[in-house]
Amino acid sequence: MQTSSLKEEIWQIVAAIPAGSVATYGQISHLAGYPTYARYVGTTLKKLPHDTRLPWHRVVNSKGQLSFPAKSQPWHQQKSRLEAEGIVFIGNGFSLKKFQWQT
DNA sequence: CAAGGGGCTGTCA
DNA sequence: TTGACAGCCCCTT
Repeated sequence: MQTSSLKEEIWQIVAAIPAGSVATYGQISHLAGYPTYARYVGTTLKKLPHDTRLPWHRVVNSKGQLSFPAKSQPWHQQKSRLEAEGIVFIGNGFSLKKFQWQT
């Protein structure tokens, strides 16, 4: 079935990420069928409303780290949420290979 | 109507 | 191994 917009596709994929796991922008964009939309994924999540229920904090870059500058407010927030789900951080990042969402 | 930016990625040296 | 550059598409001003 067809969605109203590409961003809705992204929302559904992000919402499908299980707790305790994380996914990369490229992975999400690839699952959506557009491997080159990785950048649009981040930009779209950025524009999400403050009351969104999407687990945007489970989305990280391909380096297994947060896209925000370390020590930044959103950086700590995302880190805290991931840790609450069982993600173990090491320095500025974590073991992406162990926590990355496996389909 | 037109131009620029954005929570990125992959390849080359 | 790490550092740097260009390209992808949609949304906002």
